Amino acid sequence: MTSARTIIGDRLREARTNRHLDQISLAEKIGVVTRTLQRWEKGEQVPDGVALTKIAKATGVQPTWLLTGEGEMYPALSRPRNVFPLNATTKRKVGLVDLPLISAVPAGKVATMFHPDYVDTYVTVDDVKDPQAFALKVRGNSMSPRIEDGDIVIVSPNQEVHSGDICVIRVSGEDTLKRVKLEGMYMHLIPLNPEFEPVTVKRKDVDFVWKVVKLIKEL
Amino acid sequence: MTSARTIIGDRLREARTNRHLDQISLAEKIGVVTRTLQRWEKGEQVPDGVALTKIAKATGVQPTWLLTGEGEMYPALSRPRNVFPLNATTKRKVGLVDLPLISAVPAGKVATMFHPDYVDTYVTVDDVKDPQAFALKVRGNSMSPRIEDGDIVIVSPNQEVHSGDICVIRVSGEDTLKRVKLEGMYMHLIPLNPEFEPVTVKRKDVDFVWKVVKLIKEL
DNA sequence: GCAAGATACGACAAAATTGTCGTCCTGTCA
DNA sequence: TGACAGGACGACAATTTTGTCGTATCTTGC
Repeated sequence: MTSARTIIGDRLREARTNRHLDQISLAEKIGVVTRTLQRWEKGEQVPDGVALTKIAKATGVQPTWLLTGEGEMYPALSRPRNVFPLNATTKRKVGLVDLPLISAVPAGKVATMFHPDYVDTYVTVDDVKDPQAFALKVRGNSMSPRIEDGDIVIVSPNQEVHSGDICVIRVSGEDTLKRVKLEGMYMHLIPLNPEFEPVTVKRKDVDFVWKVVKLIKEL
Repeated sequence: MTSARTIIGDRLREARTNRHLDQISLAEKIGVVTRTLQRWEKGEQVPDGVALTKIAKATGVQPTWLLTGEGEMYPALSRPRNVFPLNATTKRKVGLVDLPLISAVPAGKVATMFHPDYVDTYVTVDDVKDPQAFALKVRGNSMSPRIEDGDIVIVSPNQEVHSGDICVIRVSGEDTLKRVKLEGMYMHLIPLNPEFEPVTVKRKDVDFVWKVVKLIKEL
């Protein structure tokens, strides 16, 4: 457009920070450089329709909200209200972050994970540094008794994985939660539950291995 | 954006034609030239966020739908389905058009009239040539018995007004439906209902005079 | 047929956006 | 204290979008 400064930028920033994405990650998802994202957030320049669509997809917000500020920020599902709400600065001091709780690791690309279809709600935790971290609800009993169906694990996909770590693994289309043991070109997936047998897979067949850094049990 | 051709253009065109706007009118509302609008509709180029917001406002569609094709095209209120739906070409041949039914002439600028807030539904009529035409539900009884409360009039704002025409008139903030009689710098507003008195106003005090070309009574 | 209205589109210049590169600043953490 | 991540921003070139102008096509009404 010729001129007309808007506040789309403020909402864009809000959408990004809500997803715990830094400028680099979001810019990559959208396919622009960070400098461009900065100019959008500052309101110096205006993204076009294609970029806006990608922003909405990557952050999970509604295009209508992004453009106009009207309507729901997120479709259908809404963020739970904190009983004692803390502002962002306070949380930073205390070390708290809100992580999206994914109901299931989606079958498709990892990039689609934060699509609101998969986001149930948010979990507030402390001491998680990875900006890509998220929460996941556990299904199945292969890790009981320590980790049981319905528990919530915090996944930190940017952490390096070592033998002995408990991880979320996707191998040949299946997602599982196991203790991993690395051995050359093989990876052993070891359930904690003795009723289940360990499995050995080739490392090259593994789509991803994400380290679990925290476990939350609702009692 | 760098590339990525989209089909935003198709939806843009649909949004425009649904409102019976030609490229010139919509381009003016948005503040661009028609050539630009053509390139958007063709998908040759992509409007930016500011333009998209204006498009959504001018056509009354939801930005989310415009950008992604998902969600409702129009908020809340939806178009009634034809029992025997006709496609656009067929309607053209038969001379039918769908006109937005405005529940009330809004207080503000005329440009805001097709905002979905004011659009109840659509009325299919024949033989209306004015692309700016729309339908209006009548309030009040000053024109009874011929035109009564609840009737629908088809307004053709681009038609020239002559003495004796029945028109929708806005004068000093009030909208009325009357037979007009032009006399020099004055305009007489004559109710059909003899219980009401004619009013005379100065033509320069009149905000608009729109000719009523059709009357629909629901029985 | 002819004129008018609406749409379509090529070509070129003007304007806006984006990429690239470099620098700077501010917290955090070891 | 130094190193580093994340963010901010200026400058200039590359790219994309927009405005402007001219022309062409198609339909409709007279």
